[in-house]
Amino acid sequence: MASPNDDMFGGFDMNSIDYVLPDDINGDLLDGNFFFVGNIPTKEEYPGPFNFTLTMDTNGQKWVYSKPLEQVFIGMNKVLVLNFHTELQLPLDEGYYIRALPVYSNNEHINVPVCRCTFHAFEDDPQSQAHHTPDKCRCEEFNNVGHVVRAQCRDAIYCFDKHSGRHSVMIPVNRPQPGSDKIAIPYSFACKTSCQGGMQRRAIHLIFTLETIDGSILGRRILGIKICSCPKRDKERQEKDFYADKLGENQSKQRLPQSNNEPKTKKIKLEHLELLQPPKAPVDGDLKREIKDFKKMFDDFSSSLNSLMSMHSKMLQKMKRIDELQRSFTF
Amino acid sequence: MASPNDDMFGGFDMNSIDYVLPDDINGDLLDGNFFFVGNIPTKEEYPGPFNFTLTMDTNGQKWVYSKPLEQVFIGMNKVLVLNFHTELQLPLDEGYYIRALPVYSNNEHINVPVCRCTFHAFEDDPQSQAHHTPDKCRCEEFNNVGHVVRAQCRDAIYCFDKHSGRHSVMIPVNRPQPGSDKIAIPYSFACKTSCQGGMQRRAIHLIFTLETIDGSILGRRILGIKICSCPKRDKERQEKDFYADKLGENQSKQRLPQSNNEPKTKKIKLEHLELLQPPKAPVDGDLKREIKDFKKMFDDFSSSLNSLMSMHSKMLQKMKRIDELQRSFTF
Amino acid sequence: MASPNDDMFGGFDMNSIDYVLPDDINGDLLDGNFFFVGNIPTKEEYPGPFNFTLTMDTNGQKWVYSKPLEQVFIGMNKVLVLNFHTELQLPLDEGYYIRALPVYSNNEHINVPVCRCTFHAFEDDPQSQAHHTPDKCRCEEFNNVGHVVRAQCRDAIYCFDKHSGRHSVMIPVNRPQPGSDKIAIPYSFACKTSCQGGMQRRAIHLIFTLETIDGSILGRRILGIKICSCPKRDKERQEKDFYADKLGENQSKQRLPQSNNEPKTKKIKLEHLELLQPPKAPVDGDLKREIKDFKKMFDDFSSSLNSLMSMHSKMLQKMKRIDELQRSFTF
Amino acid sequence: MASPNDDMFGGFDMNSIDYVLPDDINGDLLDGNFFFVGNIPTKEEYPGPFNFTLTMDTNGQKWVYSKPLEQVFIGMNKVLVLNFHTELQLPLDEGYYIRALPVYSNNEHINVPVCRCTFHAFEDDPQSQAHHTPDKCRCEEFNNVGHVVRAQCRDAIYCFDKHSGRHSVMIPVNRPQPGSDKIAIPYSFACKTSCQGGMQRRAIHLIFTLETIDGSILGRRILGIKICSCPKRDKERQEKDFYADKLGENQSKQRLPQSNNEPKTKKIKLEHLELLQPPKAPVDGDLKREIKDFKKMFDDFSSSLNSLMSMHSKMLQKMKRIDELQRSFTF
DNA sequence: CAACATGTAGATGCACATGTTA
DNA sequence: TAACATGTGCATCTACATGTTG
Ligand SMILES: [Zn+2]
Ligand SMILES: [Zn+2]
Ligand SMILES: [Zn+2]
Ligand SMILES: [Zn+2]
Repeated sequence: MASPNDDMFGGFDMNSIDYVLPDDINGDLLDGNFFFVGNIPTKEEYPGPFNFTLTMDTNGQKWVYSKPLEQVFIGMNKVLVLNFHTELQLPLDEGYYIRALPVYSNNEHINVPVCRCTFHAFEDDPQSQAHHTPDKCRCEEFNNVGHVVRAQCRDAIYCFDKHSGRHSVMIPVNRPQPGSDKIAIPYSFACKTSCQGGMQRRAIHLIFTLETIDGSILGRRILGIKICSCPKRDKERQEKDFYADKLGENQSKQRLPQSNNEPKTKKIKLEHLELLQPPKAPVDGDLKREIKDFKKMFDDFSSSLNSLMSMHSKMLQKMKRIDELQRSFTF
Repeated sequence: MASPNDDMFGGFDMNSIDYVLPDDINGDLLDGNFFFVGNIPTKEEYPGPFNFTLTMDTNGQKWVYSKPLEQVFIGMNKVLVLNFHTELQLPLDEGYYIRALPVYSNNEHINVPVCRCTFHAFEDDPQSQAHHTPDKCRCEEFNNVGHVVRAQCRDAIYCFDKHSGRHSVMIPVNRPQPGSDKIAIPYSFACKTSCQGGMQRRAIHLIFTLETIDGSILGRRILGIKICSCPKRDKERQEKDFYADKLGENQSKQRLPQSNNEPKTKKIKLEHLELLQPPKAPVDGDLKREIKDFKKMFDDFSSSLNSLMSMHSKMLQKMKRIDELQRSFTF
Repeated sequence: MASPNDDMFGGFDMNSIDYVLPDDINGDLLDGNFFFVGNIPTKEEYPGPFNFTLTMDTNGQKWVYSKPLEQVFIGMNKVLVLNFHTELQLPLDEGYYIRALPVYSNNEHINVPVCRCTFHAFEDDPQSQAHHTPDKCRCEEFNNVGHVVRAQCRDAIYCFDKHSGRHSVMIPVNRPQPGSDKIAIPYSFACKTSCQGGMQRRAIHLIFTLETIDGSILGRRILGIKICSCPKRDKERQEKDFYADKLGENQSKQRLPQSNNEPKTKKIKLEHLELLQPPKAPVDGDLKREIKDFKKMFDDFSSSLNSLMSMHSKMLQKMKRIDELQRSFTF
Repeated sequence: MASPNDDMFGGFDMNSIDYVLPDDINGDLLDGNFFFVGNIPTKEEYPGPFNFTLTMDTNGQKWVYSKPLEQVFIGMNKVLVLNFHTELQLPLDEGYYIRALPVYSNNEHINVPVCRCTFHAFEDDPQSQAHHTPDKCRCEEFNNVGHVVRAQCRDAIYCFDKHSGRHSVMIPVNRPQPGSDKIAIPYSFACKTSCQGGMQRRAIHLIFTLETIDGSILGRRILGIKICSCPKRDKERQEKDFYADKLGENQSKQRLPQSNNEPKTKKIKLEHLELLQPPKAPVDGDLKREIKDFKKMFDDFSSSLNSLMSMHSKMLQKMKRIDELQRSFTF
């Protein structure tokens, strides 16, 4: 995870927080599109060959940034300007893009796409026409109804990946950059992290990737974000909790398995709409009802399968680790 | 508004709280259908010619009733059994009905129909097909998607008034009642009073009317209700506030509190309701094909799953073996 | 499920309870070994071509039988004599067997084999040598350590099915039967239904199948059983509950989906041994620990997969039903 | 037995309950190692030359302490932090340890070692390899399988005395203590007092001894403890019984109650303990192969699972489509 | 921004299930 | 067989998360 450091870009933007990480592993593995493990996007920072970095100006903003939590707190539909920068000049022969993709922070939900909630989506597309068929997205025709993350600029490209079902937004960076390759992108967010029938109080991270037109990934940066009504209050409370936790932790130095940048886990009620639907008697062998029932079963099954997948992906990691360990043994 | 009085139905049901009002004013004025003032239903109690009354058994229920507030507090989708009774025998030559209609308590919203929220409606009708055209309601085809108030019995009739845009539910009472005309109706509620994009924290009342088939109103009873997650807590708080207010009487500084239930003066007759009975029709060829396709996919999936299981069981064995081996080694 | 009727085998055994069912469906489907749906044995009664029946003498026994519950209550290691009978003479050219197989009553656990608990198994095989490898069972060498159901006769054959991991016991019936083919088998049970680390308070049924030597199934009978310390007390309590439930049910005639002979569901704590194991710090990249961790993850995954399978099998049923319904539609 | 006295460590920790006993009898008799009478450890308090004391903070803990019973009630695997203290500075030339040893309270069982139950031990060592030979203990290799009492700190030393067959845990206290020699040890307990095949509802006491490296005993403190599921309830009941008994004093008709803690008179020295440090050894070739195999299987499984997921996602689409179709039809 | 409204998750408590003792 | 011991499941409560109001 990024370790902010306020004074880089010497003399350039003193209030910018820097997210540059020391060159890390696994960058080389990723040269295709999203690097998915069963629909799970990577949340690893990756400066890449051009040292792709993310900074932000935290002064006088309407949002707040928590250093210890490495997280932005912002109101819905407010603008968050982020600065992206590459240390080395990008070759100009190609088109480059910065993609912003939201993912759930918690591993339990990381495999489900982050979408708008029914309530907010209803305003833009009351009849769910934009996503009538699951592998097709007509968001553009409906005010980008499905996109939580938006870029407030003309040249934003709203994307939908039909395999993962995820929405993201891309900004081209191929305009000539004077001096250093720095670009400021004004983002906004069209749902709260707490939206019922949407993110449902599940924390999210934003994944920013520097990509070529063909989807090759040249850098990746991660940023935690909470979209809520009282950013300041929530930031303060969470920081307080964070420090309290750290104190309690120090005492007995507990090893928490919280992999990735998964925050302290907390069970979330996934409003699977209590199906206490009126206990109707079997009116008559009604096909319709049966299909409906099956649909419910199938939905349950699917969510079960999802959690299975998440377990599986954890096993995959572990297996990798074991493999490494084992190889390194001398025998 | 109902004022409970514990000793009616002498020796009938000692745990029933009785809502009979001493014959009150203006009852005689109302002998026709609903009385609206620009889509505003009447919230006046009216025993009518048969002394129509509402009672309930408050013992050992999952909901709670606040006497001072004259309000029921209940969880979503929980059942509230209400007892209706007429002192005089209803003539048997006609059909009678008891209608339940929710209205906002506050005058500011009393003219807007009480509907389900986008979130909960989405479950039953993601494409808002049931209310595609404003003066038409196809709720019946969509699990009564728009109805907040439901009756958990077979013979419930779900109504929609196209002039007011209001949903209500009716129960026929024309079956011969032995002894007294008492009927117990199990209601449930498919949204919370706080539902975002629905009732939005606006208090509501239920209006129960005894009607003939042609819509003439023979009695009316009112009951405040709050559908929420913590009925007990909320009842207690609101009662506390209620008493606190009564003390400081003059400065009523509450937010948007539970009611302005003043009797309206001008009233208008409610349209006759369209009783949509779900017309049975044959399954469509398209659907049939889709189902067939799905079945095929499902079969494939199942066999795949089976082979997965067999792989899994082999893994289980292997894992056991590894475990043994590992344990037997000291390293 | 069997409907006991005390006076069959006219003059033969007046106290025998009869489990004959009117010839039922699906018998013809089963002519192989166990009829598994993803490791789920069938719990349907099937008299078969010889009208295979199960009776018992309920007088003066140390165990008790509850007619309404269709269940035997018996102490651990006590003997339960069951009488099996075929109406038609079995052809003598072949060997026949009666197999007794215990399964969990509740669908949630029906796919996991019924085994002895760690505590009781420990006495016979402290080092778990009998089931060192999962597809091999050396129970015979260890006092039949894994068998909950035992037959107290010399010619009992203790079986293990490596695919399902289930233990069962078979008795040959090929000795010449005078008059009617009746055989009395004395069973006993080596664990309680409540055994921690074994059945863990999960209700079970016994499945008795009449089989040929090659595993063809000629009849099947089902019997609920609870092995406990106070059979009488528990029977009485459960009957009381049963009747109380029936009363409450009649009132509002709720449609419970409790398929098969699954009793009223009750969540069971599957002592997955709270792994609050001392939060050890990562001493050093210890392969051993990693493997152990992986094992835990794998175990969780496996149990998840199991429940997935159970959901899947329910979906299978539903799909079948839909298919039938759909075919029967005229369009 | 400890008798709490609230005001020691004047001004030190007001919430700490202090267990210092006024120098009691026979303390001076014991200046060597454990004192056994045929494998019976001493349960006498002994402040020793440094006034060794035991205190605990009973505020806001997840466990409860009963003063009248002089006993802690705690859930399994929960942490109990105990504070040990010596009034006089320990000479720094030697290593000192605090040992925690559980013993049965009742004289009838005091001579049998307190061990983990078969059920809980099974998790860590299904084949009972750790205690294959009675005078050898390889607990360390099996997650300390035999130890009921554990210390949640890195430097815990798990001991086994082959003569008595008892497991205990020691914590070194030889690090320089600023000011007073106070040390807080977080203990946890890996079986319930009621565990079948283990403690089997037999009450236990913990014996804490301050020892030198060579086993000389410099102090001893005793604490009753019950590890159970409902600490609060059980504490209250036992206190009630305790007071009831005190009233009816004479007829002590309790079942197998919490203690006969009478001082034993004859004592014997405990053997020197073998401190098994887990010897690191290379991985075995067999294991390596198995892991490799498993990895392969797992990879296959994973890819299978992936394809399953893709099938599943197609089914999801189809299901959605069916749902739409079905909704749009009135049948 | 403070006070409040209201949903959620985890803790607590209670009634029951079930073994044990006498 | 009755009284008790003790684990379990569920109902309830409490603290908190988070939106809303003024
Ligand atoms: Zn939203
Ligand atoms: Zn709603
Ligand atoms: Zn057992
Ligand atoms: Zn145990």
